[in-house]
Amino acid sequence: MTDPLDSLFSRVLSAKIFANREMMRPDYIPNDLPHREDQILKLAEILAPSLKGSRPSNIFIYGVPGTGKTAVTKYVLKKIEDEGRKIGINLGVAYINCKHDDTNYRVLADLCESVGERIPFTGLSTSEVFRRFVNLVDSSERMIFAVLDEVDALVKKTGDKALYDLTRINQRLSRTRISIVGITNDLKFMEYLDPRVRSSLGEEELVFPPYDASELEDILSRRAAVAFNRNTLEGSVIKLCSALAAKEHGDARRALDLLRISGEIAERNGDTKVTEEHVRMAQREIEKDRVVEVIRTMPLHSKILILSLYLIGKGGSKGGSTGELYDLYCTVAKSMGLEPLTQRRISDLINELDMLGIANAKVVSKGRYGRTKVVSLSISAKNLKESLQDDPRLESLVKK
DNA sequence: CGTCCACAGGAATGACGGGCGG
DNA sequence: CCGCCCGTCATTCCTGTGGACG
Repeated sequence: MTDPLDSLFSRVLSAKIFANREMMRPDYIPNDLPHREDQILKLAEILAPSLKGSRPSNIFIYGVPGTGKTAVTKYVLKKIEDEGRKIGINLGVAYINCKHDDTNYRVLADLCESVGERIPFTGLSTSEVFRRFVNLVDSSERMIFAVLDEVDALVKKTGDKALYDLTRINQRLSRTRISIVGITNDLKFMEYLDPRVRSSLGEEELVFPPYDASELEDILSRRAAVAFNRNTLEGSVIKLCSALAAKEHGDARRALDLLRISGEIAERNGDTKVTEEHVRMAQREIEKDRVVEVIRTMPLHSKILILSLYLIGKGGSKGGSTGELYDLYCTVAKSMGLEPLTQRRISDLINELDMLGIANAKVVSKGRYGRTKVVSLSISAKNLKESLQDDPRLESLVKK
């Protein structure tokens, strides 16, 4: 009768925090995007010629994460697609997330898929896929928008060849027109590009400024008004979420996540109102999930490296140089009966950890005592242990 | 002001497994 | 089933360099 699960279920069932949880999810595209009216209008203006059958300019969209770039693009393209259908124009939209598909090959494969052709996800040469795509697309008359989200990831990894090919693709097509919409978080991204690509890709540019705290607050309260039940949010909760997210470069996605998870925590606890305390718990939870998830999926040697990093930090405090770290890593690896990786490889792994925000690496020159990288852990020991503990190969080491 | 440490990080190359066409 | 090409991980070899010391 007093089964803890029963009481959990009944608490969850009777919880009345959310009216519509779906609307708080990060991939939900709302019908109104407050404070982005200018961008919507501008984007629509640029893309609208497609409705008259001519090719719109390629366009480049900048803005830090969570400024509504993806949402606005999807929203506008959907409207255009609808309109095109109404007046009988064949419009297609290929949305590609280059962070997820970060090789030339996968981008092309995705493009093919978006026009209805399955491509084996490996096995063919890249140029063969390109050739197939051209033939396929040109088989009927249409207009295609290729949306390359987070395109900086693609270019940093594989160079701008794919982009170059894409910008030239119209010359090889006789019936179909392709227009490229590039989206990036990296404001300096254009500098990496070949000038030819730069000029054809950046025919038009659109900048998404970050939201400020009051705009975030407005977005959150509008969304909360439909997603949450009445009187379930304590007065200052939305303000706090917006303030926290505004600190994170005005990231609206972050703000929405924070609010949603706060609601979920409140619901789990059987509380009837979301309080500031819930928000703070949510913030810790987000951080923890991120770290634990990232570390768990890492290869073994990276985990050993993290462990070594932790051990170094425990002794000194402010981290260690590459040399010290590498020595320690070798010791740990050998004690596990593993052949250590080369210093060169470890150097790459350190950079990877730095990028993921798990470690801080800074190049420091110590004069004639050499130049090195000082590396330190930037996550809490508690989260780290939790992440490493479920690896059976490391379990016993972590305990110490 | 030149030297020289202790690495950073680029280039080339190889091992390996997946998945295709034939 | 084979040979081929791919992406990924790793090694080897290498050149480059900021700045305290002398």
